[in-house]
Amino acid sequence: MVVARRKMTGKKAGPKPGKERILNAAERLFARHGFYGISVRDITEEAGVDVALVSYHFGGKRELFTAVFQRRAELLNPERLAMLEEVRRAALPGVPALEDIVNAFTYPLLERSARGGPGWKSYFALVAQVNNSPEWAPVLMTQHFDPLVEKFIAVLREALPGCSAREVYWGYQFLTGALTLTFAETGRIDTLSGGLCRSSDLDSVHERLAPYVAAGFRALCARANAGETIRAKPARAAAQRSARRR
Amino acid sequence: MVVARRKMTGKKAGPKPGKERILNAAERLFARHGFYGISVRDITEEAGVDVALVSYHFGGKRELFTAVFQRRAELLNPERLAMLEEVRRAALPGVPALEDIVNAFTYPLLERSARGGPGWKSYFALVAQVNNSPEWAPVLMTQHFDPLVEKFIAVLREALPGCSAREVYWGYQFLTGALTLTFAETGRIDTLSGGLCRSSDLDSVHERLAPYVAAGFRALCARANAGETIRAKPARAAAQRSARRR
DNA sequence: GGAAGTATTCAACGATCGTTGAGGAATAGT
DNA sequence: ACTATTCCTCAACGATCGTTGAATACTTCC
Repeated sequence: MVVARRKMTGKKAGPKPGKERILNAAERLFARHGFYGISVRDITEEAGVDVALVSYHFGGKRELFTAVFQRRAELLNPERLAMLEEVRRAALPGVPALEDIVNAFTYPLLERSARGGPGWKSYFALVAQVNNSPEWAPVLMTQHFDPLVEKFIAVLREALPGCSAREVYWGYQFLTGALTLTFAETGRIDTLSGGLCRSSDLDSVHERLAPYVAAGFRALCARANAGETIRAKPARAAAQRSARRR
Repeated sequence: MVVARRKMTGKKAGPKPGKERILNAAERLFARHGFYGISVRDITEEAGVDVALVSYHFGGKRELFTAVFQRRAELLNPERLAMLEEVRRAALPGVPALEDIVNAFTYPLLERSARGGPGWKSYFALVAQVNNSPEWAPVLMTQHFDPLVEKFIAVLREALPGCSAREVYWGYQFLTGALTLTFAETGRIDTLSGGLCRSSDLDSVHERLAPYVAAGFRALCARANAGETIRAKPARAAAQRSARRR
């Protein structure tokens, strides 16, 4: 009997080795229900392998989770870095436009989530949940994405001369928030807009996110610089009135 | 012996009735570790009450979760709606500024998260996780916040005459993403900025979010209207340049 | 002060959790 | 052909999960 390398156990089987099948199943299920919302049996059943294989291949459930998270991060970050460098080089001897920097940050992600297959889509939904989790973000996001983010922020600062670092960091935080909610694809904007917008329409997001964020950055810098020259309003006033024209 | 209304069982006890103690404990723990990451025993131990009280008061763990979610939503939304109406009325016979609309949307939330006590802080961290969860957002967010959001979007459309509804919806999505990531307070911007910015500094967010988002809205409308009159390539150029790589 | 109703305790249920160890099957090296 | 190694199956462990029913304590009402 040389007919099949893998023994058929009645469950759905595939050509890939068990380790990768587990990673794919875990990716899909963790993205939907989170780390604690999925059992290792859920994963191994979907993957069509035995329960014990999770401990064998990864050491445990927690290690599987981090393996899922870093698998595609390692593929992603070199490309994003290369795109940043290219944008930077193309603008020499000047500095790149804000839109192009933001685009280099978001495009490799949006493109893969849109057309990279269901695995990539699940992955970014997982990143969205991790990024908004006080439990996981400080470990996973910081570890796998912060080195890259620092490089992007450095270039953003070049493109925003005379703008304080604080404004750039806050502007980046707003960018990440908008981006990760997009990745979550909860379908909320679909019902809200009555079908006019679709969460899965990442091309629409790609067209709009860069101009939106770039304009936001410029507004932050303008506000900060204006408040620096004329120290009229202590910025507390805006909270209290909150009404009336600008 | 009339010394104490509540029988002391050795655990930490408080003056409040058990139902509210459970809600507060659940709020804090769910916000940190999510629905599945916390057991009812974790909650009742922190609350200092018996395990069975969760089923008795709420019917089950799931119902407790939704009760936690909607408790403060009911307090929040009337105030936000009132603030929206006030902004609208103060601008008559014109339309309110974008900054003021965004402020009415975010201020009641940011203010309570900053100075409303630890309960409110936990609550918004919970909302942040729910909003980015494909499992929970379609049920909880839609149910408790969408009626209010529709009213805000209607006013936003008034303040953006000549802007298509699609642009307003996408702009709102980016706003919500930035806002919810702020509520998560994962501390990521703290380490990223080397302590220059702090996740817990919601006053800084409050100063910056409205100008950022308002500028983003205007950029979206300008882009859409420009693309309508001259069907040129400006938004495509960035994507095309990106596609050349790989 | 007794009855009614609400709030809480206690012990325990079956189900599911993540992990483990012993062993079988396929593969590669020599 | 024998051995070593890798990959996987099977059965089972103790722990923890959410929930429940019966019994107890407290409050309220008459």
